[in-house]
Parts: sequence; structure tokens; C-alpha cells
Amino acid sequence: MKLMILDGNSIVNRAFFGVRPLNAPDGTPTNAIFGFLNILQRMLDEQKPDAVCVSFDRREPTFRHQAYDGYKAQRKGMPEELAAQMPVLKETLDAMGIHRYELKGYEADDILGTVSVKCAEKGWDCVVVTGDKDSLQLITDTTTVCNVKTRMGQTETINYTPEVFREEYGFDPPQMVDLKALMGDSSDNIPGVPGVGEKTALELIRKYGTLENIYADLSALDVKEGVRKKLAAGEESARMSYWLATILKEVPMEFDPAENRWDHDYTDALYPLFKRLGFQKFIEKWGVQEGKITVEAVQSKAMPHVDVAEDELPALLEAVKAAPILAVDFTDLDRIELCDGKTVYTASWSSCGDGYNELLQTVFIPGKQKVGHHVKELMNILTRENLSREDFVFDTALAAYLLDANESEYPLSRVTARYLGEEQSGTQAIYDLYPVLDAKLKELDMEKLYTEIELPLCLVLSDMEQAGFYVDRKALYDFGESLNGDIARLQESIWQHAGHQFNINSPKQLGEVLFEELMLPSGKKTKTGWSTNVDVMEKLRGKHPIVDEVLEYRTLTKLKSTYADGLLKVIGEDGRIRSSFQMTVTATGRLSSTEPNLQNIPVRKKLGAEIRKMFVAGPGMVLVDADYSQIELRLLAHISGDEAMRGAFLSGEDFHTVTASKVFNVPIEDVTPVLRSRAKAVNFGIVYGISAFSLAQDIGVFPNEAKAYMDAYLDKYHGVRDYMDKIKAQAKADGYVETLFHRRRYLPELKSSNFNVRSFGERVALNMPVQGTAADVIKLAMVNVHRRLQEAKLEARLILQVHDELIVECPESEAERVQTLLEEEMENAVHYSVPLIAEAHIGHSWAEAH
DNA sequence: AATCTCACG
DNA sequence: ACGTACGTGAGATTA
Repeated sequence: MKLMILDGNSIVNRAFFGVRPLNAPDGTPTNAIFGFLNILQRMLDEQKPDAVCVSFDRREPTFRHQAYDGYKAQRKGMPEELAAQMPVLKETLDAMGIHRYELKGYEADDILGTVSVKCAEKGWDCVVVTGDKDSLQLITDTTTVCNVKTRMGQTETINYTPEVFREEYGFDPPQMVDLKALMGDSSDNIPGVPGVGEKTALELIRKYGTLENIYADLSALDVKEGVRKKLAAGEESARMSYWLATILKEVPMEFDPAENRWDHDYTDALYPLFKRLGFQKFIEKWGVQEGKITVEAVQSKAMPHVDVAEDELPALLEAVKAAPILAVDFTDLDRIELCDGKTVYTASWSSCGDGYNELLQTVFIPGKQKVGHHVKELMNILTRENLSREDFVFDTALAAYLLDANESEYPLSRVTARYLGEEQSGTQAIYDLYPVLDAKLKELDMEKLYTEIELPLCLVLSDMEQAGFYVDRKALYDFGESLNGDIARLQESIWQHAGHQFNINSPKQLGEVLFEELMLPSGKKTKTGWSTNVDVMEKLRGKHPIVDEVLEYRTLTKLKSTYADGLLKVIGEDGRIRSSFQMTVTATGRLSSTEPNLQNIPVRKKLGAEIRKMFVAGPGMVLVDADYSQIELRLLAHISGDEAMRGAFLSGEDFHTVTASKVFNVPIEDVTPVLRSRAKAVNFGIVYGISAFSLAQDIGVFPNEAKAYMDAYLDKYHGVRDYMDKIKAQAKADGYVETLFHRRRYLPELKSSNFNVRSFGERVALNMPVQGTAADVIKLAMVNVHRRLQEAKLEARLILQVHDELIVECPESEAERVQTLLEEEMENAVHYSVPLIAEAHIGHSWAEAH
């Protein structure tokens, strides 16, 4: 049995700030109620509890906080629009037959704590649904905490079990109290230890476990002297904070989970209430007028779980050999979980002994078909143990990404909740998901995209991640050091101009200096102060010597902190930097690169490009760097079918020059550099769905002039204009757009009542098919390049992709062969009505080869 | 945790 | 009349 309790105030707050303003026909604001019900519905779907209730705060300060002198009783009052909705929300819950619990003198958290304990006493599981992190300390084997976030009307949830919590924080849930006692919590007025922030506190708790351990003997701690001093000075505050941060679990209240059973019943009052509030959506969705709320439940039968012991291994090996397909999961190879569709097996090194190795060899062998979740990560683990990465025939995370690329993450819990109707975990979930997701991929025509591009790419990326990029550490260090002098000099001079010292890195302080103290003109653009970004600063050039210096200071400190210092930190012992390539992040289908990001290494400015000289080939090797020439514009020409644009590419002339000649009506040979660069800006702008205003901003002309350029452009390339109209209409009709490989992106923005959000949706509708198809094409080329390098038994390895560029590292002897191979595979990945051109260059450094 | 800024395609 | 280019990730500051 499972009870779900919602932290009413926290959820209603999230709903209020996360949902755009809505009103009932009579003018009552309703957005918080609407959002609350959406979250409630979602949680009911995901958690399928047997009982439900909601806790609320009373507004009065609680006795614990009154007892503590330093506590200032004035909590921030609710906005009026929210306060007005509270009684109506409570009315709605009553009409639904959901119990509310509020208790004078206690916080909602204390009610949550007490309820979770009472559930445990009665043998019930408990799910606490809340929008903040205070209740994480309540997590136990029977109590989970579901954290809800709402952004732009989208609700995201994270379900914290003890394991999930440990994974994220590195200690056990009860130690959350110890953590807060050290770091404090400004939103709860918990002071913590002055001077100790999140980082220090986390480190201390991970190392010493509890506050008691830390204060048992301060002198024994392995910490900096400063930290020890702060801890000593803040002991009293820490102990007070510990008390404040502890959620009570024994508040005086009667509570029996069984009395909160709820089977989607409601009283007669709900229908008129929803009518009054204008909640037509809920009336329909919940079938309110018919007298019952229907929620479909997909129950899949649980398979038996077996913890395999040594003497059971032979039977397991038989089962593995007999299974046509296996679901597998593991985070390291000490322990592995398998599902053959009948049974879930857990086997580990410690429980199985020597036979365990044989098990691994039987599972990870070519020919043995496997399904996994985030297969590329599994492959990385297998590589370290020299096990076969072949015959992963399905990746449930990757499939879920293709089915809807707008999710931020694809944890198994979320994917099962969405496609199996209930939250599940483990390999049975993976096993059950496979046929469901596979059918959906076929339904959306994504089979080729999936089996020929995305899935094989897992192995390619796994190889690239293992390979890494060699970096000249010494040169990078020297470069970083060489910046120090100039940075210090600029800082001095900037302070001189300002007449005082300040933090130049702080936009706030810099804004004050520039626009209030130095009274520089038209300090426009604000949001939470003055904008001080490059666009604004560029316009101030020449008005005051400080402007140029700040811009240069920014350039240098960026190079120093992000690139010199940042990259030095992640160079491995073998001198190589290993990035991770994310396959399930972008909405368009591109890859992304993290920890570190190697897709934004400087190149556009001279000094920044120095960094690329330090990315070099390993000893005895060279780099071959190949990039597509204007792939997005070529694809636009193909997709739109515009004859003039295709002709321009087929002519072999420089495309921006041809465009300039058309737009400005001059012969090709009369196109000046200025005209060409303006035409180039228009070309890029078109791909992004630009407005005349922004184009004007970009190239520095008046908006009406920019408008004239765009009109001329769309007249000369009228197929592009037709395409823009067509794709927008189609996107509105279908609710999504897709690439030539049927990669899909849903556009909920197009339905927004907000003009800006809607316009954004239209621009995306134009851009995604082009950017996304380019992503498809280079991914296909990568798979082909990888295969050919392997077939030819070359030592050459792909080491990096930067959206339209591939980098291979190989022995000098292979360089020319690789150069040809790269160009061939990139140009012939697809054959469209416009040729794709790729050029490869050889060099010892990235700078040289690019 | 959110915001600002800036690096890349 | 609105507000002003698509897609990313990271570091520093602020609250």
C-alpha cells in the first residue's frame, strides 16, 4: 500500500510561478490551482498511490522559530493573486475528497515527517511530493521524496529513493540535516556556520559524516586552517542550525493512512466548481460530469528476482545462452543485472566467485543480442574490462530521445512512466520497454535513423571518448601564465579610470561604474540591471578609454579561466583530454560535448586561436581535419528546392558573393567585401528565421534597409520564401517538424498564447529541419568513416566532431589515405540535389590542420 | 539556483 | 503592439 502526500504550499508556489496567468470567467486568478491540479494528476499517473492527502502551512510563525531570537518572523507574504487562490484550491481538494492537513504552530515539513513515520508504522510506503529540497532528509527505504519543478508550463519530477539520493549527494539522507547545519539555508533562515558554504559543507559531510564527528575533535580534521577557525567560531550557530533544520516526526496529530484512501472519487461539488473556474480541460479529461474519474493503469506482471549464488551460476549460464535477447544493466562490472523476459537475475563478483567472469564472457560476446539504457555508457565500461561491445540491438534511452527530443533527461523512471504507464526500474523495465519503443519508432518512420545512424553511433562515440585529444600541457600552461601580466595591467588601468577598485567580473558593479559613475551614454538594455555585454560595449567604443580595456580584460580572463586553467585541470596522465559526447541532449539532433566542452574551443579571434595550437597529434601522429563547406545552406537549397540557390551552389562560385550580387543587384565582379559580408549575414539570418530588426542590429544598418535586403533575398530565392510559409503551416497543422531522416521535434510553442513564445516556435520550425538534417548527415558520415577505418585496418581514429567538422588522428604514413577517405565519406554520406563538399587538411596541430 | 557573459557551429 | 537569430556548455557572480 502506498500513500502520497503533497507539500501543499510548496507545490502551489511552484504552480503559481511556473504557469502563465490564467483567469476564471469571473476574473478570479486560477493559474496556481490549474498548475496544482496538473501536478497532482501527473503524480497520480506516475505514482499510482492507494491513498492521497495534502499538507498546508499556517501562515503564523512556528514555535521553533519563535524560540530562536535571530529568526525574523516576517516571511515573505504571498502575492495577492496567489493568496486569492488558496481558499478555492482547498475547496477543490475538498470536492475531490482529498484530505488536507494543517496544524497551527507546525510547518508543513513537520506534518510530512510525521505522516511518513505513521505510514511506516502501519506498513505503508509513503511518497512525499514537494517543490523544494527540505524534505530530502525524510527519505528511507519506505519513504521516497518526489521533487517537482515547473518551467515554462512543463513539469519535471525527480524521484528520490535512498539510492538516488546517495548517488547525487554522496551520503545518506539523514545527513542532510548535518549538511544544512553547516551550510545554512537562507530561504529557511537557518544561519549555518558563517563562512562555510555549500562546497566546504559537502566536503566535510562526505568526509566525516555528521556534525557530531566534526565537532568531536576539530583539531583532528584534515582541513585548511581558515575552515577550522570558522568551524570553531560557529559551533553554537551550527548546533542551533541543526535543531532548526531537523524536521519533526512526532507532531500531535491523528493520522491513519487507510483513512486517506482515494480512488478518483469526488463529491457533487466538483462539476459546478470546475465550470465556475473555466476548467473545461479537467472536466473532459477526468470525465467529471459522468460521475467517475478514469485513469488508465497499465499493470505489467512482475517477474521473479533472483540473486544468483555461486552454485546457481550454471543454470544462469544456460538461461543466458538460451535467451534470444537479454536486457542488461550495470554501473560497474562488479555487479550486473540481467533480464531474459522470464526472470530478473542479479549476479556479482562477490556472490558468484570465479564463475562470474565466465558469465560476463557469455553475455558480452559477439552474437549475443542485448538491450540497454544509455548503451554508449555501458560500452565505455565494457571497454575498460576488454569485453565485447557488439550486438547491442536496442537502447531504450536513445529511443525515448528520438521519440521526443524535448525532454531534458531520460531516466528509466521517466521513460517507463511515459510509455508503460507506471514508473518502473531495473532490467525488467528495459526489457518491457523495448517492444513498445521499437513499435513507436517504426510508427514515426524512424527505423532507418535509429538502426543506421543513432545506434551504431554509440560505438563510434565510445571509441572517441576513450581516444581523447592530446594536448601540449606545457604550452597551454605557459600561455595561461603569459596572460597574467596583461590581465593585471588592464585591471589596474580600469580601476584607475573608475577611480576605485571593484570586481570587473561582476556585471552589476561594472554597470554601476560605466553608466552611473562615468555616465556613459545610452546604457540601455536592462533586465536586472545594466547590460554590459559585447554588443552594448561595442557601441560605447571611443567614448571612454575604459571601454576597450574592459573588452580586452574580458577576452583575456575568459581565455585564462575557461580555456587555459579549465583545460589544464582535465588533462589526463597520458596527456590527453577526454570529453563526453552527449547523444540525448539537443532538440535538433546535434551532439553536445561536456566535461570539458571541446566544441567551443576558440578559433574566431587571433589570440583565442592560439589555444588550438596546443591541441596536437600524439607522438609520431598527425591530425586530419575535414569540414563541410556551408552544409546548412546547401541543405536549405535542397530542402526548399529553390532553383536559384541550387544554381548558385552548382556554379561553383563563392555562395555569399553570388547572394550579394543578387540581393544588391550588382555584377559578381563588383561585389565588395562589405557587400559580401552583409549577404553572408543575411544567409545565416535566413537559416535562423531572423527578423529585419535583428539583421539590422547585426550588420549595422537601419531596420528598413535590412528589410529591403531580406525582401530582395526572398524575391531572388523565392523557393526559400515558399518553404518558409509551407513549413510554418505544416508545423502548425502537425505540431512538429522533421528532418530528411524523420528526426522529429515537437513544437508546443506554436500553440502558445504568448506572441514571443509563438514566434520562437516559428523560427525553430524553419531552423530545425536544416540544422537537424546537417546533424543527421554528419552522424551518418561518422558511422561510415569509423567502419571504413576499421575495415582498412588503419590505426587512424576519429577523435572529435564539431558539428560540421571531423578530426582524425593517425600515423603520418596514413595521413593522405585518411584525408581522401574522410572527404569521400563526408561528401557521399547522402546524395541530394545539391552536392555536399568537404575539405580535409593535414597538420600537427588543430590550428594547422583546420 | 539563477543570471550574465561568452566560447563554438 | 509585442521584442527581436538557431543550437550548445562553462565560469563567475549574486542572492
